[in-house]
This record gives sequence, C-alpha cells and structure tokens, in this order.
Amino acid sequence: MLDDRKLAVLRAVVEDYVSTNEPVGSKALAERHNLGVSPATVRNDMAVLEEQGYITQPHTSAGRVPTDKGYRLFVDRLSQIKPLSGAERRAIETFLAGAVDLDDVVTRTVRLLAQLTRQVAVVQYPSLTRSTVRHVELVPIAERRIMLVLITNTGRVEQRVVDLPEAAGDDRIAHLRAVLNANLDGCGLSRVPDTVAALPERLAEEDRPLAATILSVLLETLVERHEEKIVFAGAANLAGDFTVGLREVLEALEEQVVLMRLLGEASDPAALTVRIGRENPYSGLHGTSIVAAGYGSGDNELARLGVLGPTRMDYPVTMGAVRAVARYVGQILAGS
Amino acid sequence: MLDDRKLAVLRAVVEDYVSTNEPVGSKALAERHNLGVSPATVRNDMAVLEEQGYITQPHTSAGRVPTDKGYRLFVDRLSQIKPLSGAERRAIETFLAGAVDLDDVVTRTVRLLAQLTRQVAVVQYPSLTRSTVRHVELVPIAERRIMLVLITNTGRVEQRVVDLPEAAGDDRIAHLRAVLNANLDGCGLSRVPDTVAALPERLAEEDRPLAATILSVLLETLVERHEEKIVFAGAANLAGDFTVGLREVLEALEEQVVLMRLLGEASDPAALTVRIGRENPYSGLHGTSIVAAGYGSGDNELARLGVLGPTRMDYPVTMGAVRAVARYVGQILAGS
DNA sequence: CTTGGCACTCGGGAACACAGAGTGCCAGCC
DNA sequence: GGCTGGCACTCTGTGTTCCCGAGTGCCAAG
Repeated sequence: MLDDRKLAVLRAVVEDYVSTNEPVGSKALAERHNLGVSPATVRNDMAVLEEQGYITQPHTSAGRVPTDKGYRLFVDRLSQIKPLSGAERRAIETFLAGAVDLDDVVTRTVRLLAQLTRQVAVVQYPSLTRSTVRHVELVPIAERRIMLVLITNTGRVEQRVVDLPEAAGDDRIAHLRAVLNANLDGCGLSRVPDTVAALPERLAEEDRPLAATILSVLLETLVERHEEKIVFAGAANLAGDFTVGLREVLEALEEQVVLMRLLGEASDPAALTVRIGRENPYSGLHGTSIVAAGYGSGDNELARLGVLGPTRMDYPVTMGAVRAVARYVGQILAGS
Repeated sequence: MLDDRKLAVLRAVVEDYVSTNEPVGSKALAERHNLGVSPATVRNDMAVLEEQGYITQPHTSAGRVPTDKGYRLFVDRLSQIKPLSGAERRAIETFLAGAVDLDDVVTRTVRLLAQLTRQVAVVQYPSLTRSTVRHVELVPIAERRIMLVLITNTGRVEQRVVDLPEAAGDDRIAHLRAVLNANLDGCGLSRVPDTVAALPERLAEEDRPLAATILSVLLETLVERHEEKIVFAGAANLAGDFTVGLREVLEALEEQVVLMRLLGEASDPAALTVRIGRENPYSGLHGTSIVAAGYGSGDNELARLGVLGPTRMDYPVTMGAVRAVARYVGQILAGS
C-alpha cells in the first residue's frame, strides 16, 4: 500500500512541519531531504498519502500538514526515540537528587520536565493504592483530640485530626498505636480495610469505641485520597502555540479528573503512552498530544507522568525526555 | 483641583470601561450616568482629567481609558468594597468547611477564589515562621534511618528522612523523642534554633552524636521551608483578556519568588493591598493588578492570599471577594 | 461656566488587485 | 510502469485605497 518512499515522504512532511510550523510543499521537501526524486514525484506520493488520510492541506494550493493518523504512523513506525544528551542527563540527576521530601521530588520533577520539553508537564503523586504502610502515628494534641499520621513506604504522609468520643490518656493512645503498628506495618494499603475490620477483636472491651473512631478516620483517609493528586507546570509554554483553544486547554489542566484520564493507565509499565489529537478523551484537547509514562521504584508502577503539547510536537525528543525523567524519578524514589 | 463632578466623571469612565472593555466617549457617558450636564461639558472635564494623567486615549478620536493613576484614585477614593451576597457567603462557608486537612484547605481556597472572581487566585501556605511546634515525631524506618515529622499548630506537617551515624534502638529513639517534645512543645518556630542549641547538654554523653544529626536536619527543615509555598488556580480565566503578554503573566505565576513579592507584606493585617499595573514589582505584570489580603487564625497573620487580573478589573467586587475569603479561611484554620 | 455647532482626525472595515506558492494533470521519456 | 518537466489553475496573504463613523478640540453664544 505504502512503499518505502511514500513513508519517507510522510516522515519528511512530519519533520519539516514540526520544525517550521508551516505547511510543507513538494518542492522544499524534495530539496531539503535528498529523496533522489523530483518534486513532481513527491507530489504524486503526497496525493496518495492524502487520499489515505495521512496528510491534508489546510486549503487548496497550500502545502501539506500531517493528520492525527499521519502522526500516529510516524510515531509507531517512522521515528526512533531520541535519547537525551549526557549533559542533559547529568543535569536531571543533580537537579532531582537535591530533593528533600516527596513534595519536593514531585515539584522538581514537574518543573524539570516542563523546562526540558518546553511544554506542559504533568505529574501524578505516587499512588497510595500500591504502597504499603510504614508507620501509623497517633499524636495527642488536646484532651479529646489527636492527630493521626499515616506514613507510607513511598514517603507520602497523610494526616487527619480526630475528635475522640471520650478523653484518653497517653498510655491508652500508646497502646492503640502499638496495636495499630503491629498489625498494619508493611501492609499494602489496599489490604488495610480488611485488616482494620479484624482489629477491634484484639482490643479490650473498653477501648473499642475509641478505636472505632480512629479507625473510621483512617479508612476515610484512604478512600478520599484514592483519587490521586496531580500537579502541572509550564503553562507558559502554551502561549506560543495555541492562539485559539487555549482556554479549553488551561481549563482541562485544572481538572484533576481530566488529567487523570489523560495520563491513562499503563498497559506495559515500561512503555510510553502517546495520545495524539482526537485520540484524547477530552474534546478541549483535540489539538494536543500527550506523551506519558509510568514511573515507580523497582518494578511496580506507582504513578504516571507526562507532557502535553500541540499535536505538532517533536515526538522523538519529547518521548526521550519523558522516558528519561520517569526513570530517574523512579530511582530517586527507590533510594529514599 | 478636581471638583466633585470631575471625580464623578472619572468614576463613570472607570465603571463603563470595566464593564464594556471599550474606550468610553463623552456622549455615551453623559447619557448612561445622569450627570445632568451635556457631552460638551463632559469633554472639557475629560480634557482636564487627561491632562492630570488620570485617563488617556488609545489614539486620537477614540474614547478615554483610565490610566493606572486613574484606577488608583478610583480605588482609594471613589469606590466602596462590595460585600458578597448571602448566597455567596453560604457557598463559601460550606465549601471550605468540607476540607479535611491543610492541603485541602489551601486547594479549596484557591479554587474557590478563582471561581468567585473569575480571575487567577493565589494562595500562600500558612507561614511556619509564626506558628508553634505542636509535636515532633521520630519514626524508625530502618536500623540506621528514621523519619522526622514536625507538626505545627497550623496543621502543617513537614517530614524528612534522617540517616543516622549509628544504629539506634527503639528505646533510645523514644527517649530522644520525649526530650524533644518536652522542650519544643508549644515553642514558636523562630525560637526553635535557640532552644535546640541548648539541648545537647541535657542528654547523656553517648546520645549526643545521634541527637546532633537529628537536630541539624530539624533546623534544615525550618530554614528551607522558610520561603513559603504558593499555589495558584484559574489560569484559564486569563485567556479571555490578555491576548498579548499572556506568556509573561503565566511565567510570573510559576515563579514562587515573584508571587511572593506580589502578595507583598501587610502593613495593616486587616487591610487589603491593591497593586495596580505598573505599581507591580515585576515588569511582566505591568498590565495586571493584584488584590491581596492577609489571613490568619485570630489576630496574627499567617500568610497571604489574593487574586491577579487585568488592570481593568472590577475592583469593588474583587476586593469584596478577597476580603471575605480571607476571613473565612482564617476562621477555618482557627477551628481545626 | 455651560452648551450647541462644526471642522478635523484617525481607526477599522470593505473592496480590490496582485504576487507567490503550491497543486493537479498531461504528455513524453527512461 | 514509473518518473519528470511543463503548464494552467487555484488559492491565501498582503498591500492599497477608500470611506464611514465615532469621538475629539475649539469657538462663540447663552
């Protein structure tokens, strides 16, 4: 259907259009990429490519522009992910290594990615779902009020104030804390509800109302944060492209739910997900593409990150940056 | 210099320009605001106002537009802060009351403010500087590694992983924790360094190296977070106004330092700060105005919040919204 | 001091022409 | 059969001109 030269033409169209942001014509194309054929031949190929839906012309007698389908073919078969330069790698490494806590890791990552790709970066906080309990802390702060702090193995910390049904001395709190930790330490968060349900039995009769209150707050914490937090940076990079539709894009970026669906779920944790133009679930983002990857410490994927930019982005470079950053973040998280 | 009628004309110019976004002419102005004089008279007044620098015309034979100086006079002397409607108040109250922790309070606040004013909202996290230590927690997570958690009376939680110089059993950690809390509980954060300096003396000789490591991390935490975190929301609201210069504005919003200076420092904690156009410290924001206020629980100001919008914003309404939100957030923080 | 009248200015939109880039197609050539 | 040069055609974008209308500044009269 499409012989090698036609594919080469498509590749050339994509590359030229990405770098110039102007419809590319047969003549310029034949010159710049030494295809070894004349503009007329290129025109014939382009006609075929257009007929098949890979490229299109904004109006008669303008050059051609890739369609979503064209970019898709380019990404799938015509391009190779471009690795970062050594200097860039070292920069990433040192920049991320300076992070002091989880918040800081995420903030630095999202800024780094935005700067590196000159696009909008999106990073999801490491998921609670797959992490395990490292420690539960109960801190008395008033006679009938304590603070519940939950620390996970990914460095995430969740805290809630709990109003107690009765006054509780430090010793009772300490006892509860010990029981909680003995049973929950190392427990996967998804298994916490089951484990918690069995707990009251192991407590003295008089401690149960107290425990029930605390445990219900603990469960709440897990449920509420099940939908994960997502941050973005680099919105300023949108200003260049997108003279229209910018509002929609910015709105989408502030909708956690939309961002969530955007980053998607990994089929293969090591693979990059690329969503091009109308492949996106959200209509306001039909002019944008998303390159996303999962990241995690070790094998299990904790969360996802990616960048969002105009459909006419430099996919090889962007994909290289996303992949590299995802790897480094994973390393950092595993090491801390 | 400026009699009452001229001031009335200025007010009318500001109000009309804000609502229509088009230069306002003498005729339309004389009609819509029943000033009781003819367009010709208004023209004379306008000429004077222009000479004094309160208004200007984009080009000869267009209507007049307020200058920064004009808006300044309007805000200072010609307008009254417009209180929110009862419905709006109730909406704020219920929306903020649903917050579960400090992060949530701040997130909700910034979104609320953005939605309410249809502009960009900016909220600073409650300052560590003025808060006090509620609790310090040391959580063993490995043989030679603990997690240090600092909880303040404003609900803020900071945590750091500490690598220990030597293995330390649970009992030693517990002892240290007890000493720390005994000495730091209720201590203002600004006084922590002094208090900490005196601590080693109260410890047994063999515990000092261990303590020194932990204490230095504790101090680091305070220093690093001295520059406070700031979040914003509602960037999409910029898309309507600002066809040019949008990039600069978005860039400024992602610079914590710029935002910091933008919110400014309170002279009078209860007062609203208004920065108009070129009064702003950052050149990219010369086309914008900022309305900011301090908020806090009780009397002491913990941090600041505000909104940023085009110079031609509705100041009375915006100021009302900012003031109201600041008050409610203060209440929420005091109550939790 | 206010007012109506009047000449003047200037921006923005409509109409128009034109150059240039790019295409599609066709006939000839390898 | 596929490639190529040539050629007529079709657009867009740009520059030009023209004109309308809103709005002004100034002046003389009330």
